[in-house]
Amino acid sequence: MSNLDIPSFLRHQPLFQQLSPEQISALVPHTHEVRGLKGQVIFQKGDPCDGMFLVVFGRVKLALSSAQGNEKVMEIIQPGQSFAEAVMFLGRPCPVMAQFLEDGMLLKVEAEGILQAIDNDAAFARRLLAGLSLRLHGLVRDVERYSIESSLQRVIGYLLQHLPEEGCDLMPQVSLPVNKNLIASRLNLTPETFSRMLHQLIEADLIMVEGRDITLVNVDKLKAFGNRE
Amino acid sequence: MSNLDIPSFLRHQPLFQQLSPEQISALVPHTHEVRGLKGQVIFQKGDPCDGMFLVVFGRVKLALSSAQGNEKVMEIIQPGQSFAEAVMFLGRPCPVMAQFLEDGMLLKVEAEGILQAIDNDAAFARRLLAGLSLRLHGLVRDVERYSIESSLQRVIGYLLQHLPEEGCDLMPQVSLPVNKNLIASRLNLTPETFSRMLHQLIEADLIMVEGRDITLVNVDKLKAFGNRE
DNA sequence: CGGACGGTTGAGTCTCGTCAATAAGCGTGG
DNA sequence: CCACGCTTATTGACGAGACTCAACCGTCCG
Repeated sequence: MSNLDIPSFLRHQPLFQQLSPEQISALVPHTHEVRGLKGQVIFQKGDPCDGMFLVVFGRVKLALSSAQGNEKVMEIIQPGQSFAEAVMFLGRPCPVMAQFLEDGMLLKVEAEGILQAIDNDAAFARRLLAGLSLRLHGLVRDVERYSIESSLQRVIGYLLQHLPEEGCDLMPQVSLPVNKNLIASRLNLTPETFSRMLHQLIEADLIMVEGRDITLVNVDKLKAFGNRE
Repeated sequence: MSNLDIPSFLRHQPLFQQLSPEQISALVPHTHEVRGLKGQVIFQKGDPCDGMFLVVFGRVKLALSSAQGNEKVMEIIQPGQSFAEAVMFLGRPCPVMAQFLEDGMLLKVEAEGILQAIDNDAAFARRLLAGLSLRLHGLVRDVERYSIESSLQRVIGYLLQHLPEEGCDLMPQVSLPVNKNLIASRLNLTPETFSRMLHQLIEADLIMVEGRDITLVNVDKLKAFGNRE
């Protein structure tokens, strides 16, 4: 199990990459590795949380769970992304739980280090603000989805949002990053409904599905399909 | 129509109150009044937006609208609160629309002024970050409500969240800040469903309703009611 | 008075979740 | 190699929760 070069990892994060070497060094004492196995819980809903996390490798899910025990995935965090910044600033209990989806490793940067970096570098503060703003927009989008879109529209929306870069590709393909149960939960659907919606799109000749690979046969028709069906 | 003393208003906002007089003065040239009548739209979903807004008086709603034309209230902004900070940092189109609920007045602070204040005062940046974090938590809470709570639970949750300060009051009263249609939309319910849920709580002797004033007869039972019914 | 608005109530409908059965994929171990 | 258990995915039958549509009522206001 190799040790990570923390300064060089931090330097390559979008959030930190414009900090001076001294500022990075100042961050290091507030940073430590967190390793975990698949399924391991990083923090529970309600836990206090005094730092933010950067994913080095492995994926992490953020989820809510209801009193009835069922669970809803809020976000799937990929390597290179971060989470829990907002909790850190408030010193409040976490509103969600975080769990490793596979064996992985995180860096935890304690609030003190971040606050210090804010004081030393206004540009850092701006990036942090931009990052939070982006997350906020994502949540607004989620609220929009859950409140005014049908399940079919949510599935279509997901597919369109996860198109590969070159938008003008003729028959673009989307690969689900995790299993369908998780995607369904992320879209606030049961696995059954998700399966049925995909099937509906298949029957309309709009997509083709092979395991986790979904080919969009006709992007324009797909965009239009949700609106009147 | 009296003119507002902008510096003194800014100084009394939580966000700005710890800025020095010089910093406040620096903000003033980037600030201007926005007055509007009831129903007037401040910005539409999709509009560019290069500043944040402070509500001086009058209330404002933030809402989404679907392709089918129906509209969903995301937030009701009271005097003293602010909105659109997050859009400002991203320079993206607004994800929601904003509209006066009654005749009112806002202050718009342009992005440039805010960015400048961030550069001059790290504590300001921190407050801004805390403000955004708070909003983020609110949205997480909303997602939770919309995705795993039933309509009855959402109504109960709303009532409990809007209790007056003294928590130990025997029969606390909640006054709806706006009409029931808007509250229903905020809770992602139709007015009909909202009415029915209230009625259900009345029949269970948990609340009493008189117009917009709702008396919580038994807070503890109310908390428990959503879970098994 | 007439109309607009806000709110309530009833009847019918539909979307989506629940429950159950089945199948396919996969690693393990005999 | 196959049997097995486990997870993942699909499909069908059914039911419940919430929306839609419509009628109705009270109040406010011109």
